[in-house]
Amino acid sequence: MKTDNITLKDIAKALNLSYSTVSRALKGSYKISEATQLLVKEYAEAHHYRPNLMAQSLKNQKSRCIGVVLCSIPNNFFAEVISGIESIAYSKDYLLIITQNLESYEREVKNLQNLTWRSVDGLLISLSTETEDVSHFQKLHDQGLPMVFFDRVTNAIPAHQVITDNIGGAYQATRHLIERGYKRIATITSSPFLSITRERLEGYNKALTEAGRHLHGEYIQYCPHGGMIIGEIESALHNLLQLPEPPDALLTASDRITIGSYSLIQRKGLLIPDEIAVAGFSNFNAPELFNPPLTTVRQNAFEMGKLATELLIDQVESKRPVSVFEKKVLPTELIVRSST
Amino acid sequence: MKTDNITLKDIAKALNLSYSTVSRALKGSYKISEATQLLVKEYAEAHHYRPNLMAQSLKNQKSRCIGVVLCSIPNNFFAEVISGIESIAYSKDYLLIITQNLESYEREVKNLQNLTWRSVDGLLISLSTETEDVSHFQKLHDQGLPMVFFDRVTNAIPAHQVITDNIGGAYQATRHLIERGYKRIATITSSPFLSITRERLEGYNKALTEAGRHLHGEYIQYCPHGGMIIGEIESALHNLLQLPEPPDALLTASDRITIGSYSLIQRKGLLIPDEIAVAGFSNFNAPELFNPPLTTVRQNAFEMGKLATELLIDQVESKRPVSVFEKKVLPTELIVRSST
DNA sequence: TTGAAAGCGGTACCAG
DNA sequence: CTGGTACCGCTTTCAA
Repeated sequence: MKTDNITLKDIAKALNLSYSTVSRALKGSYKISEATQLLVKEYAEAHHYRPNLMAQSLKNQKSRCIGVVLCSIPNNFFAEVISGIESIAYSKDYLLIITQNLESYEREVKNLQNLTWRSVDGLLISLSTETEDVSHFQKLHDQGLPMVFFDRVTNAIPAHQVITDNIGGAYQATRHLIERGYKRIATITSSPFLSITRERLEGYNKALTEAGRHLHGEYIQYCPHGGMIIGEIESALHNLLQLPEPPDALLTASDRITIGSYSLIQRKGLLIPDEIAVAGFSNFNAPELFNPPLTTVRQNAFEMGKLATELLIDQVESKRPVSVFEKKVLPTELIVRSST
Repeated sequence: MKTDNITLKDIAKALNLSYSTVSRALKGSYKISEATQLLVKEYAEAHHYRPNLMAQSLKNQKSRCIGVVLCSIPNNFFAEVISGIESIAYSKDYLLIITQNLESYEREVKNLQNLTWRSVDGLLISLSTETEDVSHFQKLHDQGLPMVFFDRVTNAIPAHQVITDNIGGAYQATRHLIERGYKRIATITSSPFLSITRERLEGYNKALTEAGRHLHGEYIQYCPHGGMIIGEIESALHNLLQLPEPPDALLTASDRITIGSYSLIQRKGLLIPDEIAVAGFSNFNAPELFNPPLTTVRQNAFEMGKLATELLIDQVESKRPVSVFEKKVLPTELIVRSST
């Protein structure tokens, strides 16, 4: 398109200045006289001058773009995270480049290549369920590309992390189930590679151990694709209900798994919570409208997106390389409803 | 960051060629000997050469970026649209720049400035509820920036449109309510500025008229912010229930309004569908889990995103200016559940 | 068929 | 304080 935007040269010509002067005046460099500075700025303002970002990028090797790596945009949790990311990016004049990998390692790698090719200034990353090897990120990290991990993180790479208190959230939910008197509390969780899986299991186990419960490993079921494939959830549930002593309560460890399980349980005609209670991690908009209203562990996804983006932009704009990395942990909220 | 990417010059130096030759060889220009072409291509391949996009952009005035203008990312409908957009953009090597305006005209304008400043190659647009005047888009359109409108479109600007069969969807849902025997069918709809509002009302009215029903205007309630503000829905509902003859059925015209109304109705203790039936436009993931399961008009949001993006990229890459504009209309799906 | 060089729109270094 | 100029990496015209 022909934006017909005014350029530095145009200003220089109009004002009879060299364009290096104009450039400096515009960024308020102290070596320029007040008078010229004002002159230039006013002219620029009046003519709606905006620096050409492509030129700036080329020169500075900075694009003012942030790359986002995640599994699925329409997933409620991530959609809210993105919204948080956008809110900060907007206010700091960064633009987002969002990629989704649908839980495929291969696509994660390919998306990453695209993003770096685009020379993003930094990366916000939540790993795919298939991702065990993080060397593709490691390589970029070694080259000095700022990155912040959120939600599904890795400790293999020293970087800022923003996560939910997964241990606490799962612990709290499991305790709640114990207190309600449920005896055999099973859990359906995501891929064992994921940090969130490990942490949520830890919370779950902690609550059970504290209560002196010892449950067979069979009460823990994994979905290698995080419930992306509905059959995974189906067979997980099937395995649980097949047990000689089937569970009387279920903790589901992610949005997709929660909805999927709930739906399948209903379809099987099991009564919730009488035959099986359900509590789950979920950022679904309206769990109170469910039948029965669903007990959820809610994460502050919007805040997570905001925090991660703030950390990232700080790092991108920091003069000296960042070497101390923060790990922000956001609290979860257990909302008890009648499914438990 | 230091991507340490190999450049044209590097190749030229290594191969003892001028870099114009290398450039031409790489894009398979016919004026280059087979031999050199092969040589260059192989070397480039082997060394993972990728052209610097910032340089290319600067030179070609093309960024391979698509700007997306919409109201809210976490809104289910739009999240699905974005997913569709991403799927095409990914396959054609375009990147997305997504902005959300939270139904604010002012923010829509500011986002647009950002996008054009970024020199996106094209725009995918769904208007905010506040947008009555589209001159900010018109101006860009006049400058030749390709744009495709989806969902909330305007006829003031000649451009491709991808929409849902809103008339048909609302008509079908309203007919369904009539056939079920409901007498006073009210509707809560979005901002009167929006194309979707007008069309859905048209379908609603058509069904009523065909059935020989004449309803007072009071049975139509608007939410100027599309339900972004919950109070809007509250007062709309309040107005309806206050009527001397309150409605016995309700058609809600958007995702947010549907969920909001459902929730409020429940909170008021009204029985659905006995005291009031509800059917609504919604791309919510699991309306079958609701209590009672919700009758919905579902749109093919993913497909909408895909189609719009295909149209846009075709236009962006077309050699000659496009002058014939398509209007793609996607079918809706009425899924009857027990709320009606 | 290939090479040299201008230029896209900035930034920043070096002189003056 | 200001001007001149090289350069970021690539495309493209003009000459050879």
